[in-house]
Amino acid sequence: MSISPKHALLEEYALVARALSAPARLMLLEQLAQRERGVEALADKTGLTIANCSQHLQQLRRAALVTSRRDGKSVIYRLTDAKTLELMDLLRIVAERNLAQVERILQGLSDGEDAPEAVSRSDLAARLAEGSVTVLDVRPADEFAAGHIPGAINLTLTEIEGIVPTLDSSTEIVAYCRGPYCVYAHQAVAALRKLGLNARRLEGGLPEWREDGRPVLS
Amino acid sequence: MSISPKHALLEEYALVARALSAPARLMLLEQLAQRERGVEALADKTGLTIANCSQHLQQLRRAALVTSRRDGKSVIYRLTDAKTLELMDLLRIVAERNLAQVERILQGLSDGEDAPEAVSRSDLAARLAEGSVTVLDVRPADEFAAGHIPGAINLTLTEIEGIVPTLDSSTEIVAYCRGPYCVYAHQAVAALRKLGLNARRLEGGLPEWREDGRPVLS
DNA sequence: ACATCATTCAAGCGATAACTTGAATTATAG
DNA sequence: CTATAATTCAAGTTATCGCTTGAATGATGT
Repeated sequence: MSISPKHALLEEYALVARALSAPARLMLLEQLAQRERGVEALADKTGLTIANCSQHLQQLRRAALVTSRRDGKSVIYRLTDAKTLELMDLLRIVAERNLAQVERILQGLSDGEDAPEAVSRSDLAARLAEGSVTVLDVRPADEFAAGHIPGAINLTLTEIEGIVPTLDSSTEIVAYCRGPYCVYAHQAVAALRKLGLNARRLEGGLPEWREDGRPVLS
Repeated sequence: MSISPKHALLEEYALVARALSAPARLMLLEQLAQRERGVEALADKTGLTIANCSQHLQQLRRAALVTSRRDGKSVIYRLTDAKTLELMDLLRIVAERNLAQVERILQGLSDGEDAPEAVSRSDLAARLAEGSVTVLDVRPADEFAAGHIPGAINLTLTEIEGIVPTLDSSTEIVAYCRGPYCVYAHQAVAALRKLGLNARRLEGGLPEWREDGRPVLS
């Protein structure tokens, strides 16, 4: 028996929490929730230097939140399993349930106007089946190409204004992005509503949609 | 709109994770999962100095994992809601699913022998109803007095050997303690099995039992 | 076997966190 | 209103974390 088993156990639990306690690592996990990637691609996407990115990834691996394998010259990282995603989600839920600060930040995105309720994934699936909705994918083109909700239109935030006149203003728009950590969809909905369109946000993002076992086109 | 809403949001999520990233604060949360308490009682139970304890509690409050109220001269802290408990549980599940380290620590407790599966709460409830089980509460007497599973016997680890001869060796023993962070039940089961008794551990602890809406006697 | 290139290691710096000690608050109780 | 007692704040020390820079590793593929 070790000197203090109780303390050693707590230390292990704390290690997992500490791995989630840096914004840079949450960004990396958000990227990895989209799809597995190599170190350089992750560094690119997050704006971290390669060495720094590698160190963060090793901390995530030490906490067993991600795993790695070699593919040719690159080391590919990915989330260990769905539990990692669950943990990220619960972290977000607790933060949003509890912190007035978070609400103020999200409020700021929509310029003080209250954001409407998010659309649930089952609702969106039903309305997709009857064709009564336009789906907007507000992610970079490469992530869209790697997989998206069938029928979705891929637009960056800056392209939105240009496309608005071509949209049927009576059909509701549902926007989604990378997931709950991502603010693109929030911003898109705010922009569309300011232009007088009926827009709402999908609950979660593509990783959650995929995790539900719903169809993904690539 | 703030300078970088995305980064600000991630910072908030990271704050919650950081609050869970120190063993001392996990100890405090484990105590608070038992029942609400004042600063001095918590400092006593965890072995922290009062000032240090107060500072940790304020970090937990900043992350909105706990709330406080004044009662007479004392400030009483308690978990904000069940989500806090859920988050602690998921943290533990991920750590135990993933970290070989954790298994080795728990293995060490039972001196290399594989620990048997934990008993689920619904199983224990059913077997309590038919009286085919002895329930052991391995927590300090004051926590036992504040609430326990009906019919449970309260014993400290050191008292276990003395009581063994009085037990019916054909009836299975189920031991529980504060919860998944707590190793008392693990140690009790290991000790009992070494003495040749048929003992297993309850899944989770009293907080989880109570959260299930099952009867608690005090 | 060797050259290549992505990744990882190592050292250094500035910033932040944990813990201790001692003083300042703050709400109650007399 | 003042005294009291619990809690919180503040300052100082040590340790750890995040990031940068530059060198080392190690598997691949020629």
